[in-house]
This record gives sequence, structure tokens and C-alpha cells, in this order.
Amino acid sequence: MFQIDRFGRTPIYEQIIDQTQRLIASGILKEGDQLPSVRVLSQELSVNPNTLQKAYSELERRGLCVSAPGNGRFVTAGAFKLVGEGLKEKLEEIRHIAEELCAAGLPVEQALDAVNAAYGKEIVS
Amino acid sequence: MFQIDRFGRTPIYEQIIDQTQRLIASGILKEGDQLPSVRVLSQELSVNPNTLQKAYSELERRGLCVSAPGNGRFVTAGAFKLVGEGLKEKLEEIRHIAEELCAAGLPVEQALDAVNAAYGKEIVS
Amino acid sequence: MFQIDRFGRTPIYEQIIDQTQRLIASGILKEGDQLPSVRVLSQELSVNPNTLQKAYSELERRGLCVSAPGNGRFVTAGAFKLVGEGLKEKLEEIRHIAEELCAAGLPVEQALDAVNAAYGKEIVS
Amino acid sequence: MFQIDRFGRTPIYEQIIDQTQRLIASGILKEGDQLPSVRVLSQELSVNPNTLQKAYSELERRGLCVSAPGNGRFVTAGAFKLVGEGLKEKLEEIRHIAEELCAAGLPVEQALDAVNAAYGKEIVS
DNA sequence: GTGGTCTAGACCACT
DNA sequence: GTGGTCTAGACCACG
Repeated sequence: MFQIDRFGRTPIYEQIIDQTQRLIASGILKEGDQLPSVRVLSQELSVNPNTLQKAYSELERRGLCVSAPGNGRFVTAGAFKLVGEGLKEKLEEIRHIAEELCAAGLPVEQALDAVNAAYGKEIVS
Repeated sequence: MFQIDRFGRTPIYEQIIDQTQRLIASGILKEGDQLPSVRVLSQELSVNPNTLQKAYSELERRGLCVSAPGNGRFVTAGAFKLVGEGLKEKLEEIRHIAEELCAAGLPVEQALDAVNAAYGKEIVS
Repeated sequence: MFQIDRFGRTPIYEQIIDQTQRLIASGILKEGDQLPSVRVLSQELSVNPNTLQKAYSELERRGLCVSAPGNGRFVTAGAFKLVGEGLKEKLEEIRHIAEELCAAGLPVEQALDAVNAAYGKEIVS
Repeated sequence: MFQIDRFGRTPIYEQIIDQTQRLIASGILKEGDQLPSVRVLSQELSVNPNTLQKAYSELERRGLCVSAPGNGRFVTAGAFKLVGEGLKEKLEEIRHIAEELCAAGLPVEQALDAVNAAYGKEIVS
């Protein structure tokens, strides 16, 4: 369910957050679904429980899930909408990188092609 | 000549690396040019000499400059070509993020607009 | 585990690099093994942590180890093979010096004896 | 006459020393020959006169040349013999590297082959 | 003046 | 506990 890279620069807890958000955004995790418990997930990924706790706490802070003590942790009702709003940050990232490419003199077309390629669009050159 | 953000999460030395590469890519720093000395730049940016040393060492490792001890540090002959090759990685980054946006259901146009905005193009909405 | 010469001209961090490579090459450090932490090694050798950090970073750059922040630093899977390839460079060094000796008119036997001596072979003169 | 590398790690003055010694060892510079003047050599190699001065001083210290003020600088009578003795250091270098190769488990033959190759000997494998 | 190395000690984030 | 980054200030060799 989760794929983590122990040696990359992005912290594990952040990877958990990102991937959970992506699961919600893509509809795999629906509102009301139960998230895997810290305990179970911890040994499944052989990751320190504290790390998962940190990730889940952050997700709660963002309003994407709530913990029902004794019952588990669930995706909130407004979660899908919330992650949608989070996309703006990613757009900012793209804009930022594109600015560098612009400064380096790369033609716009190539940058646009990269985006189109991601969307599976055929590039007619 | 350089612009440092002391509060972001990206380390200072990496900012130096990035910006130097951009200066080379955009032709402001030409091949054979001398880079500002560690000491001078250090007090100009009020950054520790060691931090700059680290940045410059990395640039050297990437083959973008060479140091002539006692004489200074110079942009190598092949530097321009090398940073050009580095642009492909940035395109990959864009493609990668765009894929996430695609998976999240964001319409292509918004992603393309982000790129166009970076290139200073007027967006007609 | 490590032997430092503080008065030679070769920098400490380079000694660490060399010796670590040798430990890997000779099988004392196996793939997956954890390297001594910067802090521990620092006081064990009474060397500044930064110096060790520099050495380890270089080893990482060469693909001989990876760091898992918060967990430690480990010898990579391909490390043994990598240091093996590095031996070719050393052979080149020997060839290079031997060429000088040849040009200076030194008989081959003496050069060969130097190698044999290193391998602990008895020299019958 | 001299070939210098401005960006290598070995200082220029040392390159001058080494190459002069090699010229003497190989008989190109004979005892009694005049060395190029600091002034001339300086602009020929576009190297700082101080650097050359330093090299020549060291050569004098080693007894390989003497300066006759107003007349120039000459290779001493015993120079050829002296550089011959200097070869021992190079043998030590070879022994040192060979020790590392030994520790890394490289078979003796390959190390010996490297030496033989330098002496232009055919390797029969 | 230049680059290169090192020390001492601090702070932060992650596990 | 781990690694990563940074500062302050020192020393050396080279040109």
C-alpha cells in the first residue's frame, strides 16, 4: 500500500503523508475509509511507530483524517476536497522549476511538452 | 550577484550551486570567467567561507569550474554544455509532478498555465 | 579500526576514505554493515565530526555507502565490486611511476622487488 | 621544455623540480649545462617568477644546481648521481601502493605486470 | 591575495 | 541516538 525510500532525502513521515494524500486524491482511499493502524503499518513497513504517529498527526492537523480512540483512524468527509486545494502547492513547484528553465534559455515548448507527456498526450513534433 | 534565502529548507550551499549554474546557463558567467573568491563572497553575502567552499567544491566535482590554488577559481571550458545537459533532469522533475497532478484529476490546462506563467506569458482566463 | 597520521600531508578525511575503502576491499567491512557513527568515531580518533562527515560524504558520493538519517550509515550492496574497479587506478599509478624509473635507467628487477616486498615475499639478493 | 598543469593538486614549483630532475636523470640535461633563467622561463610558461625561484632554490638545496650570480644557473657535477639516489623514494611509493593492492586481495602477478608494462615488456598471459 | 583543511561548538530534523 | 548544515575562527601552502 505504501512505498517508502529509506535513503532518500525526503523524510519517511513525509513520504507517508504524501502518499496518503495521493491515495485520497486518486479515490483509492474514500471518505470514511479506515486507515491502517500505526501498529500494523509499523511492522508491515518496518518503520518506527513514532514516525507513523508523526505522519498521522500531521494528516489530522490538515483535517484529512480523524482518530476515533479505540476504533481506529478514518478519512474525514471533506478530505477529498481538501487535497484538491493542496494541488496549488504543486502547481507552484512547477512554476518555480519552469522559471529556472526559462532563465536558462530553454524554449517554452519543451517545458510544455513535459507536462503534456505526463498527461499521456501524444507529442506531435 | 547571489540571492540567499536563509529561512527556506534548502541549504545555503545548494542555493549557491543552483544560482551559479543558472548564471552559467544564462551566459552571465562565461567559460573562463573567474568566480568570486570564497573570502570576498563570504563577507558580501555574510555567509561563512566554509559554506561557500562546500558549494564551490561541488561545482568543481560536477566539472563546472576548476580551482588554481593561489590564483582563484574559473569556469571550465565545457561548463555551458554541462549545465545544458542538466536541464533534462529538471524537465523530468516537471513531468513527475505533472503526473501526480494528472492522477489527482487536475485539468491539463492549469498545469500548462503554470508553465506559461513562469515564462511570463499572459494568461487569459 | 582506523589509523590516523596527523602530520603527513595527506588530509585526515582522505585517510579515512582510503582506509574505509581498504576495509571494504579486504572484506572486513561487508555490504550492509553499519559504519561507525560520526560522533562515536570522532571522539574515538579525537578528530572533529566535520572532518569525518566530509569523508563519509565522499564515500557516499562514490556509492560505497548510504546514509539513513536517524538510523546510521551503511555499506551499500555494490560496494565490494566498486572498490574492486578502483584498483585499476592504483595499477595505473604504479605503471606511471615505473615508467619514470624506466626512463631514469633503473633496472626492472629493482622495481619488481619493490612490489614483491610489499607482498611480503622474501627477496634473495 | 617544461610541461605544467595549473589545475592539478601538485604545486607548480614541485612540477618544475620533478621535471628538472627527470631531465637530469634521463641525460637531457647534462652536468655543467645551464638552466633557463628565472626571467625567461617565467614568461615562457607564464608562471610567477617567485614560483620558479622557489623551485630553483630547492634544486640548489638538493645540490643539483648552483647559481653563479651574473652568469646563470648550472647543473652541478654530481647531479646525475644524486638524482639516481632519489629513485629510492619512488621505489618506496611503488611499495606503498603495492601494499594497498595486497591488502585488497589483488594477485601479485597483476601488480608485477603493471611494472613490466611500464618497461615495455611483452606480457604473456 | 588565493584555495584547502581542520577544530570547536552549535542547531535542526529525523528515528 | 542518528545525519546534515552552519558559524566562527584558525592555520597552512601556493602564487
